[in-house]
Amino acid sequence: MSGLKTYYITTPIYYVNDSPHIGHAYTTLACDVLARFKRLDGFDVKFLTGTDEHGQKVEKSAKAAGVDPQAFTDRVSQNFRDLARVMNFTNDDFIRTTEDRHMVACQRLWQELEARGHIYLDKYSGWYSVRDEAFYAESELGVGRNGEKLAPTGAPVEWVEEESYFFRLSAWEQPLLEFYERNPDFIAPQSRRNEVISFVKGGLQDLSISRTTFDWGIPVPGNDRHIMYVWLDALTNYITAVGYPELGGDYAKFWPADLHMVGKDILRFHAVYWPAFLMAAGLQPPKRVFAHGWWTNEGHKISKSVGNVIDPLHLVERYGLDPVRYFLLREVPFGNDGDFSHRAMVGRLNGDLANDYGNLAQRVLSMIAKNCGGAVPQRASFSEDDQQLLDAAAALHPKLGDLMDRQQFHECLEVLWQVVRAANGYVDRQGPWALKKTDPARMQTVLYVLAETLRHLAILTQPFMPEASAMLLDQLAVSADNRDFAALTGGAALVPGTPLPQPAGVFPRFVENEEAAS
RNA sequence: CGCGGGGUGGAGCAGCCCGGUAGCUCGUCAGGCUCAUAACCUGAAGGUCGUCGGUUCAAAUCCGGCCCCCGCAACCA
Repeated sequence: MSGLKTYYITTPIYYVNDSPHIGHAYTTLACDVLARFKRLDGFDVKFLTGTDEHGQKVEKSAKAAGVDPQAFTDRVSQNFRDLARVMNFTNDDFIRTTEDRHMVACQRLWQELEARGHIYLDKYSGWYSVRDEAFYAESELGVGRNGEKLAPTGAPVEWVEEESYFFRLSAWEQPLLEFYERNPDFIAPQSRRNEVISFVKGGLQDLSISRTTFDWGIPVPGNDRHIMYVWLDALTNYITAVGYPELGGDYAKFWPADLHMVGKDILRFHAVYWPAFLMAAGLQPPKRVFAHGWWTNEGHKISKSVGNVIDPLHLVERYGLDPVRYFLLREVPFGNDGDFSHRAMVGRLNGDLANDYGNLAQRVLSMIAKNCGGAVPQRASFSEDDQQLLDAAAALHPKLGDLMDRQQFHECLEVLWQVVRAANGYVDRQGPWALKKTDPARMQTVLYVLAETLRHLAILTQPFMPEASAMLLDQLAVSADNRDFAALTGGAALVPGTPLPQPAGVFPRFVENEEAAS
């Protein structure tokens, strides 16, 4: 359908040399929630994730594993697809940088940059760390035990002199600053934006964008002794996936991307290099880049060498998928760093999900099952108290839409829970168990108001907790075509007398002993 | 003096731009309810808002000094 609102959102492509960890799951989860929200809100959504498969480290790992790089990446790329399946991510595409479509896009972008005079050939020399895949300035280096030079990361470095193509990044300092100025929402959160601007103001040097010391990459057009710099290769994935170099079709429909979601560590590539590459090639920069924070594990910095990396698959196994999805986006203001702890996780699961939301559903649905003949209750006219709760539920959608556009997931959940708490308070005030004896018709109306409030909550929690929300909607006998946000305002309210299935708990409490015993 | 963010009841945060009863979630304590997943609801205790000084009738809020924590300074969600 033409004229439909579109929404294009991307995760970074993940470096296949890593195993999926909580950071990957977190980034993609945030995108998944946004993608689901936008779909329910009537947008035509493209949600992209994938894997970054080139580079010297991959080449070395493959060699160590005794397989060729393509076979190696075929294998490890699958880990990220598995993660997406387990986490219930709804990406519409999964791009791999070793695909033909991507090579075509990268080479074409290169040619475009070259034709427009933004690329030149020169020599690069400096201290290079293979492990870090980075050059370091002399001043950055430390000295190791045997007097050898070491990168700030502790990695060994070697003096390298190689022919290299350069991108005239220095020419983009002013255009970038003007771009940031004209698009104040381009980089979020604000503090990150300030960092980027101050970095660019500090001056930009031309960027080495090719390598000759290894082969596992995309050949530079017209000079296949060179392969492209991994970041030029990687960033291009965002336009490959919408069909570049073809400028019609999906490209016309989805580009520029609405949002690149990234970790704070790779903000610079997305907020400086990427828009510079695109502007140089005569293409539009993306609309927004959001840099989220990092997780610690029980208060400690996560690192592979310490061995406290969090495997999202284990979390899901231990706490359940939807509780993990909920926790990651509720516990920490999105953009800030946060801490993952068992205690906090269980607190959210039992407090917010089981006690507040799950128990609200359970008490309402079981009263309906027992006292309303297992059907949606009859409703009479609404009191002021009834109307207030219904109004609060109806006000959620516009509020959430605004918060979602600013990626304020934790606020979204807080706002939803305000209604959950209001509904629990309403139950106590109205006391339907007492009305059962004194005024059964009024009891029905009260339970109807609650069921209708639950319907709103369940529809709106779908992006965050798709499975649990679906269970709730099933229990309210909401049909599949009445679960998008249009059903919140239209004539899709629950119809009294509609038969309901037997209720069942949606969020079981997490019991410590049970786990220890099993 | 490289740039930036922050220090608010036991924990985590909001409020600060646009001075005027210090708010929320968790935890603690007391009460209520008994429909519900030992859940829910109500109330209370607990803070000289990092520190010193200034402006003002009035400062968490504006200004200045100092102390401490964290990010950025071309590797990593």
